[in-house]
Amino acid sequence: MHTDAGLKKMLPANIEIRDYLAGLIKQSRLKQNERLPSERELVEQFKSTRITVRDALSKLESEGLIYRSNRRGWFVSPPRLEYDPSSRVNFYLLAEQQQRTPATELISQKRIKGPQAARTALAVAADEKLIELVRLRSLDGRPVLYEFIYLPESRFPELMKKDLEGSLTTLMQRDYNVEITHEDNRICVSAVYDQVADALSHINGAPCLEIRRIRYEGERKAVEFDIEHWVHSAIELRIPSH
Amino acid sequence: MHTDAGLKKMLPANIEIRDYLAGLIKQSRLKQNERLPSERELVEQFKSTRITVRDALSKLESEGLIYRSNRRGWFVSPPRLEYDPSSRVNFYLLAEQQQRTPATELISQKRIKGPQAARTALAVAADEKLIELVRLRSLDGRPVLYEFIYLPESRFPELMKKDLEGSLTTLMQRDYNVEITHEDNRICVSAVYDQVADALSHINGAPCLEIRRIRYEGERKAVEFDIEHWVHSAIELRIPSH
DNA sequence: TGCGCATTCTGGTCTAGACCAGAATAAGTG
DNA sequence: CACTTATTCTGGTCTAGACCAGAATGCGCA
Repeated sequence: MHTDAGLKKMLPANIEIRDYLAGLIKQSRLKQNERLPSERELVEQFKSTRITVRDALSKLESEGLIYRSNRRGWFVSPPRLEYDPSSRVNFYLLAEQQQRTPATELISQKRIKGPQAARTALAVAADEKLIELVRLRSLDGRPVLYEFIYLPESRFPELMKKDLEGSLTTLMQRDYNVEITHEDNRICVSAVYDQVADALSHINGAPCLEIRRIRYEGERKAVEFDIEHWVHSAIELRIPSH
Repeated sequence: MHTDAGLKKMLPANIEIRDYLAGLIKQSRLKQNERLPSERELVEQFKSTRITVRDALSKLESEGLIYRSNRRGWFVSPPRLEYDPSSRVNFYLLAEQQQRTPATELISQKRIKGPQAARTALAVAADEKLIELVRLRSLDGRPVLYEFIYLPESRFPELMKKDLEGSLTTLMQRDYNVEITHEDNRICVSAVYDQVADALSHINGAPCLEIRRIRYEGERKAVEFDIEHWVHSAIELRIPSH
């Protein structure tokens, strides 16, 4: 970067690049889901280096203004999906209420022992197996959520034969007569790795919003344990309280 | 990094370094709030470069396993504070319930017009001023929360003469007879800049957990608007629902 | 002993390249 | 035209340094 001879407070180059791109986005000179100039073009434009350019981009990513698609480029984030985890509105309805096109892909379904966290949450017997569902959910073609769902097999016989790409809540209610009475959500910022990162088109170690949830029918009977990994720029949680 | 001659799947160097440090932390070979080896020591140890080492460190930071203290080093994160924004438990009590030592510093207090978001949320008249409080809150000496609080001046006369480092909820209740009936929380992952980043000992653009909150007395009367910037590794939200 | 100053150490920022793997596209082929 | 293949373009990872500013520390002096 050129020196400013002290006219203005000298900003680090990565901040100047960030501010420039943030400006383009705020003025809608770059529209939602539009690709940003490539890193090498930005290097050229700012007479800088890829390290510095990528620094700026990763700041914008942290803010949620842009997102990456692995080896394809950087894109302007559309508005966040507003999501109230305590409401019983399912993903499809939620997306459509906000004029978005939802999609779900069932990645895998297994009968397994499952992770200790799930077994503890569901308070299953030592020999009981869990059903694990892994699903990838998208908005307007962009993957935004990778989720692991654990269910006690005993409560949901024949589950694996059913359609598992739609609303689980509906299915549980209709076919198993489950009425969720309350749930416990834990929310934190975490990071994605390996198959989760790949599926979300992120790099290993990219930050995400993680939601762990236990759903109960009746006072103490846990029937579902979820771990959700959200592309953080895709979501804003809304928690009303009374 | 040495090559593995295909014996195991070859991991990128930054992931190997991450895994090594994550291992030390999980085995408690590095204890909470302990400083990690300096970046240059890690470069030495892994025969790598600072770029790669910092890549690994920033992944660990995203996960919340470590946090940084500006130009002092990287430290192992203590357990996250469990925080239920809908409960009326104040920061002091919350911290002490979890065996942590809380502290609050009042950064500034002003009568100002305030940002548009605050004015809209509080639905104040065009000529009315807001009181802005800026506070930094710490746990065990580590800054974890930088918050902006906006209050309509008309509802809280003489507020600026009071002690503003303690629980605002208590003060509002005691001195102004405010009874909060409900609130609206919005939670997203964002980034910190400038004075917020400085105060939290972070770099510009580091990710944070952002909570925006409107508090109401009575059905529609908003009396408080907050923006909280949490060091993300310091907090886990807990949202029970009924 | 206590204070101020110089030194050392830390992360923060940056340069100027390199090679790789996967995605997208253009070109060639049947 | 449809399909395959080669090329180009993208970000992902990495090397080997550099200089800077702020934090911590050690030392000398009062």
